[in-house]
Order: sequence, then C-alpha cells, then structure tokens
Amino acid sequence: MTVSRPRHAEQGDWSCALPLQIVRDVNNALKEKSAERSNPLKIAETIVRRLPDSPILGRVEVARPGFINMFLNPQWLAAQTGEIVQQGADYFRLPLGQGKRVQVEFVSANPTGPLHFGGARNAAIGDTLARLLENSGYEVQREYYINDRGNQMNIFAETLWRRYQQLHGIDVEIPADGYPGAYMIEYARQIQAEQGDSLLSLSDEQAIPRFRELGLEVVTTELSTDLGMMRVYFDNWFSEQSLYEDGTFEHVSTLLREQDDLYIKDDAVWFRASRYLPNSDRDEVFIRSNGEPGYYASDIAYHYNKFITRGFDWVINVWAVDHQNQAARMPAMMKALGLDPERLTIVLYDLVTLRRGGQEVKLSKRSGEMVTMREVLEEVGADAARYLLLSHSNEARIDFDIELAVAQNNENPVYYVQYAHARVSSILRKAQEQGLDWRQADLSLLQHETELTLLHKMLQLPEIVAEAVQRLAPHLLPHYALDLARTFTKFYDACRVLSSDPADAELSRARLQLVQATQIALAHTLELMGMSAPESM
RNA sequence: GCCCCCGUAGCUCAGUGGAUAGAGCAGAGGACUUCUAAUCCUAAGGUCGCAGGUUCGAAUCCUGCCGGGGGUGCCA
Repeated sequence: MTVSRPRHAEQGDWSCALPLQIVRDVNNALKEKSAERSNPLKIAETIVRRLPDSPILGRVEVARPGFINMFLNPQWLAAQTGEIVQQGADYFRLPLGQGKRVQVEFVSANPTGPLHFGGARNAAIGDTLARLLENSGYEVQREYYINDRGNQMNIFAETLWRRYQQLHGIDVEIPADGYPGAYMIEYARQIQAEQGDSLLSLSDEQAIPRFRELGLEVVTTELSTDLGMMRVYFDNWFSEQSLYEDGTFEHVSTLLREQDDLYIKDDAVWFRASRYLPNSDRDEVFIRSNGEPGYYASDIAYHYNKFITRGFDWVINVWAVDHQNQAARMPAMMKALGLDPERLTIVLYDLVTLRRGGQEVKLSKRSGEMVTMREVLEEVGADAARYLLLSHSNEARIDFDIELAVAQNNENPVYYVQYAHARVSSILRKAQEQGLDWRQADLSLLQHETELTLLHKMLQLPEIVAEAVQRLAPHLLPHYALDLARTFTKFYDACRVLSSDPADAELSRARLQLVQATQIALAHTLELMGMSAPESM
C-alpha cells in the first residue's frame, strides 16, 4: 500500500488510492462468495472506519472516486517544532544505509590539464550524492580515479618536456598531437622553479617518464585546489598505474583466462563480454594489438580492487553521458568477477553548454580557448555554481549562463534561498540581542496557516532526501530548497515574530522556536548541496 | 542502420501510474512608518512533440513516427 502527497491542500497532507487499486480483487473475492459487489467508495469507508487512533493523524476523509485523504493533527504538527529544535539536523536524517560502505567515484578527469567547466557538474553531482548518502547512514568514501597511464599521458609528458626546454631557450616544437594550451607553459614554469635547469641534460627517453611524474604532481595539486574552490574534497586519489604495479591486473588476467573469458583475435586479446550479456554478441578488447591493455582491462582490474580488495558494498561511478556505451558493458565485467551487477551503479549526466549572455563558449581541452572550472568559479562563486548545476535532472542538458549565475537579483534563485536563511538568522540574532529566552514555549499557539504549512514543508525534507538517495537524483534538493525558502518567506510576510507588546510574548516565543527550526532545516538543506548558509546578506 | 537521453507555460525547468499538470524568471496589475523589499499579493499564460495501445485512471508504462543531442569493437 502506498500513500502519496496530493497536489492540492484540500486533498489532505497524505492521500491513499488503495480502494481504487484493490476494488477488482475485492469484487472477485465477493463474487466467489456470491456476495454483493462493492465499489471504491465503500471500500474507502470501510478502511477509514477501521483506522486505529493515532496522535499523528487528524481528520480523515473519503473522496470520489475512492481516495482516502488524511490530514495531520495540527497539534502534533505544531509540536514537531520542539522536536526539530531539540534534535537539530538529526531530526531530518534517516538511517537508510545502516552502515553500508559505499564509494562514490567522480570527476576522474584525465590528469592532463585543468578541469573544464563540464567537470564542475560531475563534481557537484558526485559530491552531493556523497553528502546525501552520508546523511542517510551510509559510510561514504569519495574517490578520484587518476588515469595516469596510457598514450594521452605520454603525449602530455612530451609536451611538458618540450615546454620546459623552450623555457630554457632550446628550439624545439611541441608534438603535433600534443597539448597546445598555455597552461602547459605554466606547468613547465612550476617545474622550472623547483628543478631549475637540472633536467635539461636528460635524453628524451629519460625525460618523458620524469616529466610524466612531475607533471602528474603539478596537475593533481591543481585539480585538488580547484575542486576545493567548489568545496569538493576527495578521501582517496586512486592511481590507475598502481593496478599494474601491485599485481592486480596480472591477477585479474589470470582469473579471466582460467574462466575462459579471454581469447585472441586479430593480434588482440578479447574479453568474452557477450557470454554475460543476454542481448549482446559483442566482445571487448582486453589487450590491444600493440600489447597495451585497453581501458576496459583497467576497468576490470579497478573494480576488482574496489569490490574484492577493498570490499565496498556499493559503488557509484559518476560519468558523463558520452560514456554511456562503457556504462552498458559494466554488468558483464561484474558478472565475470562473480559480483552482483546491482552493486555497481553508473550515474550518467548530460553535458553543460556554457554561455555568456547567450553566446556559447566551447569547452574543449585540446583547443587553447577553453574555459576552465576555476575561471567560472572565480566569477560566479561555488554557491551559485553548485545550485545551478544541481537544479537540473542528471539526464537533462544544461545551458549555464554565466551572466545569469552572477546576477545578484531575483532572476537568481540561489540568492532567494540564501536570503531566507539570512533573514531567519537575523530574527534570531535580534531576539538574542533583546535578551529573549524562547527555550520554553507553548507550541500549540502555532495555528496560523502559514505556520503549519511551513512545518509541513520541513517534515518533507527526510522524504526528499530518501527519494534523492533512492533515485540518485540530487536535483530534488535545489527545488525543495526553493520551496522551503518560499514557504518561510510567506510565513514571514504574514506573521510577526518579534513584538514590543508584552501580550504577544507567548506567541513570540513559539514563533521563535519555529524560526529556529526553519534555520536548522534550511541550513541542513544548503549543507546537503554543499552551499554556504549566510547569517546575513 | 542499431542503442541511449531529451521534447511540458514566452524563457529555464520540476513532475517517472492518481484527483483541477506545478515552480522560478520575463510580461500585466497591486502592496514598503518592515523582524533584511534580494520581499509579498492578484490575475493571465499549456492540443504535456504527434498517433495508436495498456489501465478504473497516462505527462508518466508499451508500440510507431517527428525533432534535438549523444554513443556505436583496439582513445578514455
């Protein structure tokens, strides 16, 4: 049996369509007994008559064509104010995870340059999912997977080496397929600052591995700093290369070979993915004909490490939609490793197009004119970036307009939400300055429609979090935040909290508790999104 | 060709089997001796891409089509 929240207030706080859903079965059963047929309204009335008494439940109504509409007891609702104030943000936390160990792997962009702005969406989604899970009783690890091996890294290292040589006046060209961006010169300068000209004597064969190492250090430091600007921090930076150094790759290869999952065709080693996927006859390259393991080989070794070596119960990978094909073949890998594919969830999100007042800005890393995440963050700030990137469902594309994001006016919902928190804080601050003490209050005085609506809205927060976790849909948060802020502002508009009239003192104390509860709920929601909760604006 | 995602108000988007499809912004009209007007109130605005189907009930599920984007065996 399910209950849902109806759209219209007169249809109750909770509604149940059970009578409509079961009327057929009921009538079939009655027919067997040759009894008179029933109908949804009758069934609803029967259910309502038998509902047990509950302090939570107020009146219950039957509505055509067979809904049961339930209203919360306003007294109980008002009393929740005190519960929220007492328990703080814990009031809104549900123990969904029960200590399950979950890893969220996100961003994981190639370490060959600064993050472009598309990476910011990945960061926002991944980090917010991690926050949602942490707040729902999961033990969460945030991981960045560093693709520190393979061809792109070599080209990166060679470009860096040439830039370093150029800085010392040596006439060399960067490779034709190299990284032309100016940031590569900046990286070379950093290496020059640390190493001076001591590396100039190296041969190309010596220099490239060395510059791989040095370059990786420079880039990952920069990535970490830039992501920090967005309040995104990783518990672990995992090296792809390490899978080949610690024997994981060898071990997994042996395992698959023993299972007869590998075969040779066209000088390459193939993984028999097709035997694990019922509707596919497609296998995957495991080791390329040039002897290098393909990325799928790394993926298998990596996930062996995640599940078997490190024992995560659940792993979530946040990938851009252009990896959809890769995502589709992950279940084959899981089955080959003897793991339940359900334990791995790939969250796919669509791309971000960046605009500046309608004009599209390209985000390519290989072209020199890219817009980095850092540049955008410096301009719009982490709060606006996170809010706007989160407010669309993962599958939807985003047009991110920088001019709109920085607009400090009512076109921008970011500030509306934060402004509500600032207002709440301002009232509490003022009350404190007046020496008021609202720890004891008669909460049954909270009877105004806007007061009860506000409470009701706060009670929805755990449901929103639960749904966001269940669907891995962080976009529910900004929509809820706006809704909560709006509900508060309507209360603020209708109900005076502080009053100089002593006759209002009791009501004022109750309302101060309500305001404090709102502060807790708003701050918690902002916290889940990784946004700041300003005390004043 | 095949696979995945999207198509909802003028714009940006929620709504993933329930009742009268909702917000924000823009546009129209109104409200400031205020606990912060970065605000509030009112009205207006929709063939939910199109056509079938399943269901008591479909924006939501199924099929086909149209439009946009992405993917499509040795880059990741």
